[in-house]
Amino acid sequence: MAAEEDPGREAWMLLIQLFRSQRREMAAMQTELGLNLAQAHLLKAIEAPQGNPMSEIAEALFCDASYVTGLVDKLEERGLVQRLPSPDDRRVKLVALTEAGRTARANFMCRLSQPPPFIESMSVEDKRALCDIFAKAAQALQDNG
Amino acid sequence: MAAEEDPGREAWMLLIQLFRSQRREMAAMQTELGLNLAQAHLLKAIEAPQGNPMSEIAEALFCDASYVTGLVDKLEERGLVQRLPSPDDRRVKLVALTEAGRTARANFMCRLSQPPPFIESMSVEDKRALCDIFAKAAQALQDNG
DNA sequence: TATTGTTATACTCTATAACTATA
DNA sequence: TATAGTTATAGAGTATAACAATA
Repeated sequence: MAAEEDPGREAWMLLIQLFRSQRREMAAMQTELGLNLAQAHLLKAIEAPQGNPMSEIAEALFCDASYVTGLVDKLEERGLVQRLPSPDDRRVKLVALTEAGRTARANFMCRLSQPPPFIESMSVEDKRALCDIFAKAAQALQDNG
Repeated sequence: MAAEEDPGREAWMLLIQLFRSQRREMAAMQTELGLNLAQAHLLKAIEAPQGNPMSEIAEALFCDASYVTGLVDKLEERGLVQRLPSPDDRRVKLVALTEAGRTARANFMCRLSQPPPFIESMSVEDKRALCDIFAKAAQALQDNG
């Protein structure tokens, strides 16, 4: 089936293209924040006040645990997170936000969520529709693992 | 303004997350095809039968011309494209599909456009809505440069 | 023996700067 | 002098494999 006949295929192809068109702006923003997307996502993924295990974070980030080590190293150097021992299992390390991290996170998220022109210029109805559809999809993703 | 109050911001954050969730599958697909996203996009960007200039392709791919050199090198080695001299300007090289390239492109596009589960599992109404909204956005992108 | 996190390492994607040929 | 494409190179993002500590 050709992409033009299947709305799922066509939507996916368009999405890839739209996303790709933002590569440079995304890179510039990451430089500006001194934070790459993975690190931003990591900050967002820390939900428990006492911190989350590295392995849990790797899963939330859809990446390998070995990569998380490096990400946490850099965030720890900047004083945004800290590694804490888990009371339950001495192998596990919990990654928790510091006070500075909590403050910084809000600012990062504000900058990061600034939508690119291809979204910004949509009608508010389209933005809402997009938002609803994506929210459902993200929920399904979380439910199905 | 927080992301939860602005559908544009929220849609963008969800989109980043959904896209990110497909990183591994996308990588696997690229390995399977022996083609990265940039190369696939390049193949798609060749529209004129006599080929398109490298600089034009770089623009279509949102990347630097120096990177296009390498992409074309690899595609040429595989016999999918060829560099042709431009009749107008001896500095310019036109990148054209070979016969094999034309055949291969259709197959690549078929595989590439296979939507990920987060799209596949949507209702057909949502897929159509997504498709319409993205098509408008892509059109605007093309119009505004 | 299995699992958590780390280290060492290597590979891919991509840009920047310097260069060649042509305009 | 300016432009199209190439080369050399460097940096970022990420995975794999081997390892140490703990379970």
